Amino acid sequence: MASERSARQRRANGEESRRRILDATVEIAGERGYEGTSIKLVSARAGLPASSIYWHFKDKDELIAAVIERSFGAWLEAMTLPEVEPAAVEALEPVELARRRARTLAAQMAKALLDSPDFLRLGLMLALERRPEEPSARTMFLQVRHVAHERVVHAIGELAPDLAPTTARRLATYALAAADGLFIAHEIGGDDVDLLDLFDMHAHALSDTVARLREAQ
Amino acid sequence: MASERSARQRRANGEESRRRILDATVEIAGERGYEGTSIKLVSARAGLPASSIYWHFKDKDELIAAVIERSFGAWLEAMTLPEVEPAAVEALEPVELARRRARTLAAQMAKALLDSPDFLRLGLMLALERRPEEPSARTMFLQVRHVAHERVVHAIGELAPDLAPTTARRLATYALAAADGLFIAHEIGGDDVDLLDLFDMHAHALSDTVARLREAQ
DNA sequence: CCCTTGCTGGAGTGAACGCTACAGGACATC
DNA sequence: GATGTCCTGTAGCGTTCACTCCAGCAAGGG
Repeated sequence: MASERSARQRRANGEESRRRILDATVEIAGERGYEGTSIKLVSARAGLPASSIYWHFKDKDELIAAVIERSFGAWLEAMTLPEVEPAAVEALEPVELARRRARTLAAQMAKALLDSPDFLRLGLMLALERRPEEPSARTMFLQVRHVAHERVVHAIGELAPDLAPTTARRLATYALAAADGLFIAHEIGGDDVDLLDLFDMHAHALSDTVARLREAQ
Repeated sequence: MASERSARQRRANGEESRRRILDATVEIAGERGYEGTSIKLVSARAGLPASSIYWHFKDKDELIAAVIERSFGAWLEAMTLPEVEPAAVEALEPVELARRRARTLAAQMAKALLDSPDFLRLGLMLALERRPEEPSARTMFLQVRHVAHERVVHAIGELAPDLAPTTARRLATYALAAADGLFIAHEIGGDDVDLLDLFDMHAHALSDTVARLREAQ
């Protein structure tokens, strides 16, 4: 490129800087975890000095918590059961319709994970850590996860209303946990692991499990 | 306690010290990840000076890799399909027998995880990290995981010999990934999450999936 | 035109980091 | 009891860490 990004920005721009810092942080923290995220690295990738980071955020703890907070909404949105066209409702048996909706939801989640894996990668690293003084980012991620769990419980209640509430909760725990595992498998295996295929298999497995649990009760 | 652990050990004892260092490291690294594991912390928990650590291990990288290496065997052992009493072989249909064996294997894995969670917790943290210079511990864990994956493929081949090889591989990936996820769910949720129950549900889900895949092909 | 506000730039703090150097104690072998 | 090996204990190396201080600059409002 001939035109260097002109000299320096011509006016102080806090909002833009804050965004750049958070972008840099989510990348680095998603690659190296909490301890591995150094202010110097973030500052270098954001193209801003350390003092700017400390102007926007109280300390490292708050910085990483802010990263989780920012992705909160987008992440939960992917966990919402999508509506279905009325034609399908009429054409299919309820059980078959539920399976189809579960598969759609699974595909939606898989795509969200492929799209921005940094958030969950960081979240899971934080969740696995057990240091004496818990980082606020970990607390925050666990809260997000709790809300996600409630959402899955709700989705199961909608797709399989005849399931006992405690059974639905167990199934939701299983569903969410397996999704985490599939994500990790894809992180490890790269493109050798077909995340969409695995999530589809997962949706089927859950539907099969509902059928089995239904018979059992 | 009146009797202080007497003064200091009376003879140099390398093997014992090495074990103490590795014990301390697996605990700390399992709690705080790679970067969070400082030599000073390990030295304090092992009750030995830093120089002893560096006498036994070349550097931090080798130390953490040694932790993974030591747990290698025990971990793979838990992933071995247990034999089954001949009486059961005769009494049950093949499909029902396969389900029972899968449940036994799942219970065995769940118990191994409850028994010593540090290894997998550390391994998963390492696996999620993506720093430019990969720690040898990560490479080593991925190798262990690869062997584990092969074992699951083999177990599926034994329990469901009619499944196409590629299908068996996909299923093995799914099985192992979900197991990781369930472990994490238990790490997060503590005793609110019944790991044995979830693994049993997983064994059923896999058996159901085999049935479905069998029909599909 | 000055003054406040919002943000950047650079220099630097003490503490913690991984790691090393080296003297010396405990034991085995002779 | 001398000698060599194994391991411990102390001190400290250079580097990086999170974080601070403060001068200075571009806008907006008076």
